[in-house]
Amino acid sequence: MGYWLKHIKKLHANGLCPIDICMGSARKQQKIAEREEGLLTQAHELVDQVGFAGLTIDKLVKTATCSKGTIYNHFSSKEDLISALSIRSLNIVIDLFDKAIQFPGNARERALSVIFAYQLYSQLEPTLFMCVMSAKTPAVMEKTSPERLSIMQEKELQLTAVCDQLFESGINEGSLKSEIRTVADLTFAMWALSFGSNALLMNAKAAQGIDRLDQKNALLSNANLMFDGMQWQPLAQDFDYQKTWQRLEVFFAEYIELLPV
Amino acid sequence: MGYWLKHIKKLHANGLCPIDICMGSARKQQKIAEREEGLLTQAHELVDQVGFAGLTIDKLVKTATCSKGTIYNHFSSKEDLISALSIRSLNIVIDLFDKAIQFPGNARERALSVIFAYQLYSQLEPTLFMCVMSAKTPAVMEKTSPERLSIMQEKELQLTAVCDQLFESGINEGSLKSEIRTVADLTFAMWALSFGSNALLMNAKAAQGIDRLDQKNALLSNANLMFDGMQWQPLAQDFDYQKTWQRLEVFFAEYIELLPV
DNA sequence: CGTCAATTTTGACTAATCGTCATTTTAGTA
DNA sequence: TACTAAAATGACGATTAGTCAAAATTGACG
Repeated sequence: MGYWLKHIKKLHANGLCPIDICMGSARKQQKIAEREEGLLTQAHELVDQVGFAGLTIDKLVKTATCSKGTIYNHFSSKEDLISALSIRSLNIVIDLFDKAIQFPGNARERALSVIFAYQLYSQLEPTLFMCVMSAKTPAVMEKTSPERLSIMQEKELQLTAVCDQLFESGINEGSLKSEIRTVADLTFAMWALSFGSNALLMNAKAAQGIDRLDQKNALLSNANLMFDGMQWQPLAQDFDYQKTWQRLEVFFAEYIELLPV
Repeated sequence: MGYWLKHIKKLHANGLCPIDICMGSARKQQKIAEREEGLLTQAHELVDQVGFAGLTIDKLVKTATCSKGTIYNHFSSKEDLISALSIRSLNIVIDLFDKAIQFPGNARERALSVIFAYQLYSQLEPTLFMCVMSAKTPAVMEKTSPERLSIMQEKELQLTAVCDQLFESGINEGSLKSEIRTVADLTFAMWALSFGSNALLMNAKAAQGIDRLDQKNALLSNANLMFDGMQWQPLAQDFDYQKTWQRLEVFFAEYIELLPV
């Protein structure tokens, strides 16, 4: 692999602008970074067209303006490409979370906002959501480059940090007791519930097995169960979180408009 | 594909004995069914040896006593084989759940028993657990035969039925109110939490990212949060579920012995 | 501006793997 | 034993992943 690519691709996946690092070949690096973005976009479109099973590097080469060898300069394998898409996916979630925590309301409402954002993302970008599911699969992980694996881990840390922050603000606010469980435990619970709910919903949608569920409110319902279990004030019986959920639809209106009908 | 195989493999995957259906070629069918079991076992071992990414049909042929064509009579693709392993996996879970609901205790304790069993299984059979994760992945689903897909769906229904039953017995027992949420909603919440927790734990173990968590008690902790949120009596503050968790280790002792140290 | 070394791109090539199917073998039946 | 339906075989064609020697590009420097 080329000298610069080794560095650039990691920098870029992190969202850094390589120009800052070395002025010498700034333009070249920029071009390379842009190409990687383009390749990822094309790969995304390709998956939408032919499915994950139908994704091949040769097909990607056909749509791309560069050659196969160059693609392999960016991604060490097909699975590495999936992981790169997963990282792009995580970046989107991070952006959404950044917006979510700015929702005006008490700490528990802001936590709900994050859960709302996560569901929103899973519906806005089903393919990318599937990418992060796939990237958690051993067959993909085993063939993902170590650099990308560690980037993914770092991104996930960023996401859990947001949750940590929420619970801490709940504790500071006085609405949440910190005696029984650590913040890390609470974050794990919230994360597991969100991930599990969205994964199952996504899958159930494909299998037509969720007639028994009110999908739109499943996440709100689950979140209320969990936060009530944490004794996070105000409890669902004392507060209209349904209304919060509706306010969230307004708060995220610009994204909701993009949802497929 | 051979005439009988078409029927047999579905019957067998369902756990039915083909002998019941037609006496004519009973022995032949039995042999075919046994071979499928053998192939699955060998595939499982192969994955343990070379990883999911290294699993190939050719390697399976080498360890098997039959030819490639015969393997393709059983499994329409490599992905179909993964799904077949996933079904085997689900059968194990079903057996464990059958035992779990016999745990002596109140309804909430029995629900805890099911969650315990699920975690036990994810630790006892990490490879098979990964199979069901992989089988939920689009790349695998897209290449799985429709017959097997519907079997998987059916198996999952069986599992949710166990949860439904638990919540209903809680309602009958009087420890759980049924006004706010349907049993289906509660089952979904419990299922999402269990699946999400185990999936994340499994992944985190690989990524060494759970130093911040007491892994052994994470599931108990999460379950308590959720069941408390359901107002399922007795609440965690009024009952020593830690003790129940320990009793469960005794109840499942024969399986726990098998856990890797 | 031309030269040169360092870097990147290219796509033909190899190796590996999937999945098929014409042929052979087996099992059951009369 | 002869006959037939079903199943097993493995050589084969097709597809795909991933490589690498050679060509092209870049940018630095005299």
